[in-house]
Amino acid sequence: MHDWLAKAYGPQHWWPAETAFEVVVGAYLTQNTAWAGVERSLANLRRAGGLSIDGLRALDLDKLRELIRPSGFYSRKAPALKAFIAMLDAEFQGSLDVLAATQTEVLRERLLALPGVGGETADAILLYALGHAVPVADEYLRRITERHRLITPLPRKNRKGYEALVQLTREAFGMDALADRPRLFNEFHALTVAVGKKHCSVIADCENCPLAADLPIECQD
DNA sequence: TTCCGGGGAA
DNA sequence: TTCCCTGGAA
Repeated sequence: MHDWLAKAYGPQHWWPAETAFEVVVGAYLTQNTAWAGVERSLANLRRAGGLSIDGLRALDLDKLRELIRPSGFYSRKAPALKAFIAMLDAEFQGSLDVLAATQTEVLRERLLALPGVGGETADAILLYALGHAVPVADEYLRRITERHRLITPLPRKNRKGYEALVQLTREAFGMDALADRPRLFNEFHALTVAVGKKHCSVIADCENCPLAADLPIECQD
């Protein structure tokens, strides 16, 4: 699937951001939110100097909430971002480099313990902001793999279902050979989002989908 | 299961 | 107007 998608869509250049911290902020803001809204919020933050660790720390909660309003769920995302900074200050010397030096599994559990961070956000931060080689799963991947009969239908929203998708991705790519290559997981998730937006939304649109050849026979007409 | 939510698209 | 978006938590 990765190869078909790569051939159809080309390099995705993820994650679009100037700094690692901007990736972290974007990962929070994009939760169940269209990227266009995230870009508005990021522009607001940039203008207010809030796209650096020191800058975001200096913003009071009400101001932060107002700045990220365009990307929705601001009453939850604003305190969640503050909690990330608080963790960084208290446990990692306020440094993303120190955070990134933490062992992957330990780091993942620490991120998951944060308010407003579930599996997808934790893995997006690990992969795209901190450079750890972990797969990122999401609702698109769940739909794609379910519709292509690569998984049995999973409970939609719980950790078990998410972990099953991550595990499926790991096995598909071959964990050992790729342990030192975040690049493939990076590209695959980006491609998943691309094909998901075009063809595998709530309503499946399989015509001209790069993955159409892999559809189960009963779905082809 | 339901809520959080603005904003773009249908 | 309604639907949906690179989810998470009560």
